[in-house]
Amino acid sequence: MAALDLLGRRWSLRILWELREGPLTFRALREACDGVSPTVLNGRLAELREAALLESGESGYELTRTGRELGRALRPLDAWSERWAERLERG
Amino acid sequence: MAALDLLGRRWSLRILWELREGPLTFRALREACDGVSPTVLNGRLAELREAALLESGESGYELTRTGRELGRALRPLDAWSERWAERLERG
DNA sequence: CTCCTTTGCTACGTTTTTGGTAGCAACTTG
DNA sequence: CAAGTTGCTACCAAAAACGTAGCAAAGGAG
Repeated sequence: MAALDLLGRRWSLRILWELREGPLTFRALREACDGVSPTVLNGRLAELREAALLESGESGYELTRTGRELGRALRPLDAWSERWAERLERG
Repeated sequence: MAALDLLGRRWSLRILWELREGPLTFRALREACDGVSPTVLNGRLAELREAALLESGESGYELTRTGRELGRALRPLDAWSERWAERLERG
């Protein structure tokens, strides 16, 4: 339930999503997220860091093992969303 | 990506979650979601209805087929969150 | 060293979203 | 009829997000 609360905040899911393929710097991550305001980005990063989902490493922010596991748990969502998009387009 | 935007709004995931076991009335759904304000709940319901994830039926709000599919896609997240909670507790 | 760039990040004022309470109109029940 | 329940809107206060500017630190180039 706490997970739903954490992930149900704006940009949380998106940030994790953007980091799925590897580390990104603060600024790169910002651009990837449609230019979120640094205030919010920093806030989310703090929360996600506290939740041990990501950490600040050598080459920017990157997912922890737990974070990558979450990414894997989110894969079905990816597949679902594609089917969903198709249906919406057709009406 | 639109999916992340829709689901990354406050209460969206929670609402879908609460409906996973069957229909709930507006007021019951409100209580289930820690007493969200009706303003927000109604807004989310409108969005989710437009996204064809739920609909207002005989015995309250209930998931559509697509909504239930999303619920299934979210199952791994459930399993993950339990492991995650355990780890956080242990430090 | 100085100059320039890039980094992570904070300040701050505006806009948007959410929260909370009250309550209405429609419907059922007795 | 009165009394209860339903979905939902109005209203205002609080919180969150946005957007822009800019700072301090770190690195490289000349």
